Amino acid sequence: MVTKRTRKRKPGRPSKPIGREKLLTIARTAFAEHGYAGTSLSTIADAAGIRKASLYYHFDTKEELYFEVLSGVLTNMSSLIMNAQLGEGNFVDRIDRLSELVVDYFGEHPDASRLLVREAIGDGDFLSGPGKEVAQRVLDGAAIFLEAGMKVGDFRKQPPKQLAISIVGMHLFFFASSGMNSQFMGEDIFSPSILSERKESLVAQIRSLCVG
Amino acid sequence: MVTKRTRKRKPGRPSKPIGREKLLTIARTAFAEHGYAGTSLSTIADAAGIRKASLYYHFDTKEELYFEVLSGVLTNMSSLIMNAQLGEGNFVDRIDRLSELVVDYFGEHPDASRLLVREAIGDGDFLSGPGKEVAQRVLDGAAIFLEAGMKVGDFRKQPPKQLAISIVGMHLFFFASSGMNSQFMGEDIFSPSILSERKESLVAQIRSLCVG
DNA sequence: GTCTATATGGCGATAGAC
DNA sequence: GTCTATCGCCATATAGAC
Repeated sequence: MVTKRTRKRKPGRPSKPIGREKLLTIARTAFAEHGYAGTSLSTIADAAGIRKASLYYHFDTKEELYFEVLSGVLTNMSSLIMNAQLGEGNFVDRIDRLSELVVDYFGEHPDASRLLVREAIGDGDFLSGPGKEVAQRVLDGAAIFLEAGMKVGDFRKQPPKQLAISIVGMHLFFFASSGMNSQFMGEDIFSPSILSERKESLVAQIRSLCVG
Repeated sequence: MVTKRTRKRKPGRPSKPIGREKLLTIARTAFAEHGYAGTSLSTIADAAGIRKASLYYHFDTKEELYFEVLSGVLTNMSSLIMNAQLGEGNFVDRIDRLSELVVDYFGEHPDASRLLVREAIGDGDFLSGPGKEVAQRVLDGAAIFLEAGMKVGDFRKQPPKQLAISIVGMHLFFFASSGMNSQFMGEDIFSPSILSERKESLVAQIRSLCVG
């Protein structure tokens, strides 16, 4: 290979290199919590235990770091949704399974829903830029899936895109507004009990939305 | 009165005073589009045709201006919802009417949903500060309304707060993500045709969510 | 890979003239 | 009520030592 990934460090100073992945994780949380404009590189550097300038060794600009964070999130979501849609069974079983998978995913990745909602409302420039086609593919795929379910009679006939947007909104809003909703529910929405209640409720809600 | 609201201007310079309401409208759009952190007072001042420093005659701080904008939006939403819930008719008719009212409102006020979603995900400090009680009252009121509908058998029995959050998410996400959704729908979602399609679809969706 | 030091610019906010 | 001028701070980003 051309670039030699030197395994052993030189005897010099760089004794505790911080992984690029760790930086992305820290940045993901920061961007999710305060948005792109509201997050400074100092915040991220502090959380990582390095100086702000050191970030520029790993990423050329703040926007590149942000885009890389969002690319990861969108890729995960995309493959999750695509896989679930391709399973066996009738459309009702498939939408149930998809609902459960998405709730599980957002429950285990508290930053994801917030980042996606921020992008959806136009806070960052990823979905309107590099992530545009992937986002379109996911949404179009959802609409096609729902329409197919209507064609075979498993789902009630209705505008598929309207249905798709509503379902996405139900999924995202619950987790993205975690602070407000935790206050409303009287308990942290990421607690196991609320999470399982949400899963059961949402599966039933989305099913009646599609079928009823 | 003590402060004399001099109707006739002195012959001096201030020939075109900009109304406080106009400033709030401009600020509302700016905050909705770029968020609190992403909006600079220069932007607002430019849009208003005055200098940045002149804003401080009307508002003490950037946060005060922002809070005033959000206070207006939340007050409107609150009274809209409270009034609709108190109407006559069974619960199905009432939830239908409420759905229509909300779609109409967001359709006529493109900034509102975005501002509310931004606050819900913790971008600004209004809902977690001055607007906390109002927000709680609205959400609690919604849950109580839905629970009452279940008690009399108009609505299917289910966790009322889970239902409330889902409905709010459906309403907000469609309008707040106007750019992405317009691209997805292939037409501006604020166009009359999409707006009426959304109203019809969402009314049916929310009804089957509550009843089905 | 991380550091210090620095360049450059925009931000919120204030003072005081008109 | 709006202006010009300015202050102090923090932002992104760069240069170069170690």
